Amino acid sequence: MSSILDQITAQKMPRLSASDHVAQTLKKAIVDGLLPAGELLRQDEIASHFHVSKIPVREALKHLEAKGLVTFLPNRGAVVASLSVAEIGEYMDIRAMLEARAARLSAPLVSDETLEQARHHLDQFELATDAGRWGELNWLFHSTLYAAAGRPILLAEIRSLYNKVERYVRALLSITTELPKTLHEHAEILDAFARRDPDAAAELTRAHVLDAGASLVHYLNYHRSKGGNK
Amino acid sequence: MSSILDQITAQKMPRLSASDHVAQTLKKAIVDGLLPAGELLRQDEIASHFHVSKIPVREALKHLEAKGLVTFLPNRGAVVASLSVAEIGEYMDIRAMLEARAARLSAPLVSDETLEQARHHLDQFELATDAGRWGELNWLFHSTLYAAAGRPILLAEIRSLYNKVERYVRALLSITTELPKTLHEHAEILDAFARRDPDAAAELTRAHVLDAGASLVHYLNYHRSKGGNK
DNA sequence: GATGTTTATATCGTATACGATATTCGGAGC
DNA sequence: GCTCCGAATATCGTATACGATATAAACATC
Repeated sequence: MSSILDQITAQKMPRLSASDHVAQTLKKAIVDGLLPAGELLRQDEIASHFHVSKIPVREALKHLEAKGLVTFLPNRGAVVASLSVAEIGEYMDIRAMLEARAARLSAPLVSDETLEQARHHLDQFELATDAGRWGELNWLFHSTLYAAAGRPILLAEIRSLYNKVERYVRALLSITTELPKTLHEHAEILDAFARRDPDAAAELTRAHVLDAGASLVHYLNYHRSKGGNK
Repeated sequence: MSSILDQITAQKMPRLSASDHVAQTLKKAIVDGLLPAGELLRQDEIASHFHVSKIPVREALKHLEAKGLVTFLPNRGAVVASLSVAEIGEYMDIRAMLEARAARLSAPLVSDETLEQARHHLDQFELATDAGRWGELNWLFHSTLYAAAGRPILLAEIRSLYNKVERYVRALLSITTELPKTLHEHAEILDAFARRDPDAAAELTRAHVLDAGASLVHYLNYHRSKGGNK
């Protein structure tokens, strides 16, 4: 007896488990940099914030631990994961490889609609003013271009790497004057995709990511001498 | 007042939490292929097996879910993750990239001691007869060679990829006659490292992994027509 | 006999409760 | 005043308990 009511109430109600809801929200807060690295994540506090018990909170934290966003200190609880400069450099190096691969596979296959969509994300990117929006649009731009490769696992791995370094990238973007260079590189990448040129798309993408990584490492090496950030 | 007793009782007693112990053990069972893909992991059953409650079991499962070894079905519990042939192919493709990179960085830096150690693992590999030992020695051989790169994150990412596809690789090795080819490729790789040749080490390693991936995809495409393994 | 519906059972997902460990604070000794 | 030690407190990690959901079984209906 499926009535209209059923259709309304049942429209996509997967009823996310409490554990998954907490995990998603915490993940976003960490990736966005709202929770600083090293911050102690007190379970009771988080639990009462979400109006749940500690059990789903701990499950969420264990999930994020495996994803590399949280670190458990034995009998002392969980903290937001800290990355050393060397580790950030390694992640950016891997990102460069994977994104170059995705670009190479995708470039010959992109549709005109996809290009238009990517161009739209770029326009929005130029108009944006805060780091959070930049990060979001940056991901939309690149992932839109990679989609045509038809490689969901590769895309997921790239996204996982993004999640780990995103908060550091954002800190860099909002402080330094990396924007003009970024905009120029984005335009070049889009152009290579428009020409359906795999070599150019791959190499420009690789250089783009490696460049960001080098800037990041340089900046952090200079600014971390004082702060005890690992 | 550190006495001899302290040294004995305290020698590396980090007192692994119940959750971590369960996670480690389950992870090994899944990677080794002891638990078939799709197998339902009943929480009460696992809990009583480890003489703990469901709480640490669920935390362990959430951890393994984030690592890609377990999949949660809403309100139906956890199952051992299944990979489609396409997904396995993608993982092998990424492995090839990352391992080639590790080989390139490491080859010019390996010590004679490292080479001797790798050669020893190869000898043991030839003597081994079961898939479990092969997998172990295969990892030891390659990871030994990669260590000189000084890239712990890259190595960890490679290991993570190993964990996801290892059970499928083992199934292949124990059934087909891939051994001779594998042994030959291993010898060539070791030789390239002995010459400290980055290009050869990288390319041979890439081909070695891509080859294994292609064999795996070919074999599974043929043999999965019948079995409903996703 | 096949199909749909109700009841029983098993398993999941989470709240509560509690011992174990770490941290903080106050006082004793020097 | 500083260091060391012990009690009080806070937080973690896990066992127990229980409502919610899905699966299986029994039954009714056609």
